[in-house]
Amino acid sequence: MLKTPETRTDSKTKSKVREAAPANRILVGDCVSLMRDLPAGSVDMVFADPPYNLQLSGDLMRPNHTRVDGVDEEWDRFADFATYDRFTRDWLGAARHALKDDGTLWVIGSYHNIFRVGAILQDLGYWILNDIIWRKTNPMPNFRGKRFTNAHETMIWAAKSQDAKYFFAYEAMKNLNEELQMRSDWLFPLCTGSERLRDADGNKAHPTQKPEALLYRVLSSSTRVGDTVLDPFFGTGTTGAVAKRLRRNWIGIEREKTYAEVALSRIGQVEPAAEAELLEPPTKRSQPRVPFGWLVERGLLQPGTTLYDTRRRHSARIKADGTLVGANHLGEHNGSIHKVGAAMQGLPACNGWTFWHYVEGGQLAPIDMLRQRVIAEMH
Amino acid sequence: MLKTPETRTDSKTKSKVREAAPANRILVGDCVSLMRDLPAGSVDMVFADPPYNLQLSGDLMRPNHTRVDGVDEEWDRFADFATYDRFTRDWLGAARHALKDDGTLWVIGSYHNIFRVGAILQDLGYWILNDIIWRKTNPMPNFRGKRFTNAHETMIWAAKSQDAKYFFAYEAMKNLNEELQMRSDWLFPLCTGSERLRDADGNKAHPTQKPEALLYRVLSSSTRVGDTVLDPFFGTGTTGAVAKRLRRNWIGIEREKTYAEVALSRIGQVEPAAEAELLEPPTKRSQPRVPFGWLVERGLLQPGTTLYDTRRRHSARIKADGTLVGANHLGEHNGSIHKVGAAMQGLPACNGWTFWHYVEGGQLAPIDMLRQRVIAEMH
DNA sequence: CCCGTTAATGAATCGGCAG
DNA sequence: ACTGCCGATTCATTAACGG
Repeated sequence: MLKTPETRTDSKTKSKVREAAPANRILVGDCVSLMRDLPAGSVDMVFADPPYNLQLSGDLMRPNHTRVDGVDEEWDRFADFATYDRFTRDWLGAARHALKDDGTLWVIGSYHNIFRVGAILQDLGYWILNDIIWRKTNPMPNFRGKRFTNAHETMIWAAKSQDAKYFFAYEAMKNLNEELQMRSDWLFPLCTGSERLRDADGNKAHPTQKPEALLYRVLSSSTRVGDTVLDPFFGTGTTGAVAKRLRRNWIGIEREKTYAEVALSRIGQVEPAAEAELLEPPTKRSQPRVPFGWLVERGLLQPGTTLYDTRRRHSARIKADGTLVGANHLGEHNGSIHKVGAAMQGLPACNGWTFWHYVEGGQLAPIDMLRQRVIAEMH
Repeated sequence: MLKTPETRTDSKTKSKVREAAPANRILVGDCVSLMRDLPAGSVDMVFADPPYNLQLSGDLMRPNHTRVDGVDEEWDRFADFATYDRFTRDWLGAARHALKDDGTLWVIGSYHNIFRVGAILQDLGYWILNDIIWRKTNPMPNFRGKRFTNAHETMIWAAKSQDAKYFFAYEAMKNLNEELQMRSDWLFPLCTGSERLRDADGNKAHPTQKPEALLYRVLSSSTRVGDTVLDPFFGTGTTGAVAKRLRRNWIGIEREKTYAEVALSRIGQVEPAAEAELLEPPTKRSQPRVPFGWLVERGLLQPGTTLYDTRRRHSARIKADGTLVGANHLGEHNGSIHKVGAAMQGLPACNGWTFWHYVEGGQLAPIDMLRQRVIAEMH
């Protein structure tokens, strides 16, 4: 086991008492057995960049590299895919063991292997959340002019099961995209230039090093500060480097000791980003719940005050218990800000916080402004 | 069997003497048995848009409480993955029978089904040439904010075997793309507006009608004038309409008679293009949009870095999600580079790209310089 | 007829918590 | 496990409407 300088074994303080995974380490060896040795349900996310179909790289071809003719060919082909499928089932199963029930899995691949990976992970019970396209700004051209330029790779993002409560940093993703929802197609350049790790002779340290920007978006979309990320095909440690930068814990598994050594030295040079609060913008959903009645209790709104919608088409009065009463052609409506807002509009539901407004200096202001004031006082 | 006005049974003049498929017809019925009944090796290309097996459960409501009109047809319901896989193996096998040895297969799908389709077609001996991403300019948003906006669909383009001599219109594709090799990611809008077929009540004639532009590129990339294209899930006949326009022969198979009737009438109105017009003029590329967050992801700016205006009267710090945080006498401001720039100056609006500067070698440089660098990478 | 505003809609696997 | 309620959530485009 290789250790980083800043080795930590922070016992995570989550609700369930579980054994923590050994964080910020590289484990050298076979990822299937090493993942099975990790405590069950101990990591928040798995990012995997598995080898492509070995049939293509020749590893699964016959030793003499001959191709079989005729009837035998189909069997041979089946055998190759079957071997790759078995390998895929094994590591996806082991990852499932290490992954928390509410954790998520990312896998990246190309058309050579991604269809097999996707089908198998569905068979194992993973629930696909998105497939994400990494569009390359600078792909390798198709030199022979026989196909379209293969200008993308595919990632699958999946939860452990259909009803898992996975984490998605919706607001952070939206902020990264200038207030528009982040889409399933991402544009990044290949890993080249100074980011690309090379040995003393100038040769690539690893043939398929991924760009850090890609991992930056993956990790910030689906993990929180302090979470643990497991990468079973660690290579030269892009996942670990970005995890450290974003103040996530990481576990890398790598079979080749040479890669692991490069990765360890690389990660040692990474500086974690500025203060944690810069990394974790408060999401609306994680804010404390403030019932409307609290505003009345605190005197921010008086019983008897009239509330309006933005166009003053609807109005309702505040009762002392924090409910509203309003009337339209359908009759009188009593209840929560949400229920009355919905009833007045004839809709099945309504967010009363943004629908109802109070009058301040002749202007209408949403009652949500008052809630924000209360939330600010709670810190 | 439904017949078009211009019914033809041109005996194809290819090298091998083979029975020709009955072209420019819609066959109503089960595609598996009908494809098996076609002469073996009689079609040049298969384009298939099979059911996606969406597995939708309850209703999805938009934020304004209207209901999303999703796919709820009987033909998209399968008991489980095994049933869907059996169905997929059956139709892919039958298509293989009808397809010429040097013909190619196209299948379109989403993450719900495309991994299973891809794995099965590999198992059957098809050889994947490309996976093609249809990027949608106007996808439906993710209304609940729980995932990335699903903004693309995937097509697989495959030859019948590894050593097949398939056809690829390399030059035509390059011409369509301003003299650059055509890439594997294609950008098209959804089929809406006047192109979308509707019944007398204004309802969609088919829930999943594909845009003609998509088929235009598919057909011109991998068929020649006079070739025969088979679509086993014909629906309302987009494949037939574009094939006729491009002077290709077509065979449609459709189970629902209603769809077939709509398709036949639609195709009857199509005028074949003049020989000279068979290639569309290059489409103009629009200037790419680069959100500020991309600079942070790509490491051009670090979280925690301070930005200034030209005179250093204002400053703000970068957060990991690409927003800024700054403070003045009015309080703290959070948000996009534009929003915070405006708030710091007390102005209604501000172009953050030119307002904010970063420090490089003691000098201030506008962040727009970094954006230009990213745009340059995108061509 | 033009312009500004409002409404409609697209292959969608789209809660969470208290009680 | 089930029920009920709180309350969070949308982009690009076209068509319809209103003045």
